[in-house]
Amino acid sequence: MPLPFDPIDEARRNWRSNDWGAADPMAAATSITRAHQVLLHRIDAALAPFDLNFSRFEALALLHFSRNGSLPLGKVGDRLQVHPTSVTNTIDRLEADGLVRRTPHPTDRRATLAEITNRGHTTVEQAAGALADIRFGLDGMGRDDLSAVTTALTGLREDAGDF
Amino acid sequence: MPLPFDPIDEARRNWRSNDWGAADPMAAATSITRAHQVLLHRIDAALAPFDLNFSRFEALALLHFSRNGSLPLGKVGDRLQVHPTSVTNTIDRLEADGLVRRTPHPTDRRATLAEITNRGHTTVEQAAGALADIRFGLDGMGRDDLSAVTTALTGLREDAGDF
DNA sequence: GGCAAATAGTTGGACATCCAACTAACCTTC
DNA sequence: GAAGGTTAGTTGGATGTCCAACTATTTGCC
Repeated sequence: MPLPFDPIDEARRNWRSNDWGAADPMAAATSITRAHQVLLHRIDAALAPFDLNFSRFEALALLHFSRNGSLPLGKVGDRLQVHPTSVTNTIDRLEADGLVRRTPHPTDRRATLAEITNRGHTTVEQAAGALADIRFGLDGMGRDDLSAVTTALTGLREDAGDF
Repeated sequence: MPLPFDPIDEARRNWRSNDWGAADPMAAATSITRAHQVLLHRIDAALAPFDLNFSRFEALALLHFSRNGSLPLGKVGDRLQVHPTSVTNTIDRLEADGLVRRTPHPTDRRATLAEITNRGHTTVEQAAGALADIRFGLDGMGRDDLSAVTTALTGLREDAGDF
């Protein structure tokens, strides 16, 4: 099943020999894409028993750590960097499962708060344990690799305007 | 618009102070997820003028570099690590745009070859140039960051059984 | 030779994401 | 205090991915 060669190395050789340019960026971008694919698959599998996916887990963890256990939907989108429509969808699912509750904003009647329920708190704790158990799907990488990746990607996130 | 702090650093602090465990893997996985999101957006934007997305570009490049300019659909899926149904969809779009042509496999009547057309060759060359122009969306990362990421992620890809 | 098991590809359905457009509420300005 | 612009959230439509099930062919085995 595994290929007898590293497909990204092979692609880089092809780009170089055809003078397509940016062979190293191509290799890095492709590596990130593939890594994301692997991680998402492993993480979603670990979260499936809780009826969560990574997006819903992230939203739930954000509310869990928030001061009042609630945030306006817009703030959730800002922090998770997802589209307002995705927030609606995510909170819909969490609410249907009883992990979150929609509440009117006390002063701004346009806004809606997502408030984590008791079941939400216990579920997110268990789910976090499941993710810790699989090291967030990062098997195959050592401690030094982890920090190298996180550090090297910080510039990209900053360039994208995250913070 | 940008947050006044690094959201991933913040999340790591929360994980640590709540003893959730695996805070560093969490930070790495979240960084990869966010980086992928940024890259995909930038790359797709650069490819939009050619009516390509990253998946279709990858498939086209694979055929471009292949020995005969054609491969069975299954091989395409193996190399790009995508589901057979996604291959069908991807080749459908490429074929509709005249960049690829379906051809019967010469010896195995179950199989179908995807064969790149002349227009496919010229389009993929132009698209590759557009991606090189934006350094595959990796602005914000230096040369050393690129190689650090690619190297650090190799173990993960190997662990996932890629090669 | 012939039948079971494996393989190649497609279809239909579920799900997640984004965009455009919309409603409702707020805020600014005169 | 009313008009115009902005902001919060939802809906409907398009896209892309995966899974389950299906057809057609090939391969393995007796």
